[in-house]
Amino acid sequence: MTNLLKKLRKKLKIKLPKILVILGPTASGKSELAVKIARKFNGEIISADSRQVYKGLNIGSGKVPKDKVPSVRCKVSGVYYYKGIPHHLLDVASPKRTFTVSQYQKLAKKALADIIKRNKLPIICGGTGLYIDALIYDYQLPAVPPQPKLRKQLEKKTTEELFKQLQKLDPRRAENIDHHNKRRLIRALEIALTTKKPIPFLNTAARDNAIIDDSKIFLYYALKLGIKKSPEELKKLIAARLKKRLRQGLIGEVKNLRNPPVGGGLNWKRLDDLGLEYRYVSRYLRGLITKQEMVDSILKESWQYAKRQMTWFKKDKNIRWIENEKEAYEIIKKFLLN
RNA sequence: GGGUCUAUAGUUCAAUGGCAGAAUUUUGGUCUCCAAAACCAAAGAUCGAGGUUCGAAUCCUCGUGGACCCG
Repeated sequence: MTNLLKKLRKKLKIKLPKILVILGPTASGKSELAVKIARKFNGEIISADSRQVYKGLNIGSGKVPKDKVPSVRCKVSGVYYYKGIPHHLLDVASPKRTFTVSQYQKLAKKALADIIKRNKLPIICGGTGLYIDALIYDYQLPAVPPQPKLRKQLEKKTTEELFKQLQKLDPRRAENIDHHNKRRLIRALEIALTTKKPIPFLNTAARDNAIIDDSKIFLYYALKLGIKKSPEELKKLIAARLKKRLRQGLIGEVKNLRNPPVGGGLNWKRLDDLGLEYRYVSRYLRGLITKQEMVDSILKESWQYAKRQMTWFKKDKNIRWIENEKEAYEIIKKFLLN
């Protein structure tokens, strides 16, 4: 959004839609806080979680449970309800296939526009920083589905070869990419080979709170709230949560993903790729590690994951870090009044 | 009690008597689509005391800890 647009907006006194973002490291209590806020401020939730998009990944991904009786209050068809609050972007993909940010963005944009149209408060809630940013900063992502055959071919080449090929096809992408990172090089080439043109420029308008959907531009105000936890607290929360998940039947869930009552299940490699709980429970089920090793690995890797999340969030200076619910409510009230 | 083997980074393992190195952990970081993934960087060690040697993680002696065998 340019200065001109900003001035125009002030002159016309247009009321812009407001968007709330709840983020934080894993196990910090995002989902429960988001639901409380949604009930208090008439909101709907858009999940921003790269694992909760998959059907069947419930206990291990920390998905909120689905209401048994659908809410009468709100009626949005085909949407997941928890405590009467619509949750968008849960259970939107099969775990058999890789889901990408591009797909996430497309679906989430639609949900966001819908919620605004219904005059409700959109609450984006999740720990996948890339998904949040792709949505609210309107990353320009051409829709290129994963192509396993192409990937297998590219896998045989060295990172150096891949990098040189990318330099030829899309010099601009090659400039920024980490040329040791094979996985990213392969994905970049997959996109370049499919679209046959360089990646689009960043939509600079998006940095100023504008999203272009169906060639229509809409402006918004966003408030980002981060849940602050000390390392000690977070470690305790992660451990308590794993205990709870095991009690809830985490191991059974993974068994079921591998061997569902009907149809084919996921292969071991796919379960490994899903990470954390899914990776180590499946390794335990294969007899590669003991139960104790499984628990230790999940705790260790969850902590490492939480730190990676914080590394991402630290860059964003617009996040307001909160220590409790009350603080959150007060900030939100002010934000909604202005 | 006698004998054999063994001791290197938090952990698992390398290093002809000649610059102690890797994996992992830990800490920090990267990021426009596999992101719970992938990648980068930094920090971190020769069990102790003597001896042989120009030079010892490496050879010798003693001590200490551990593993195993015999009684």
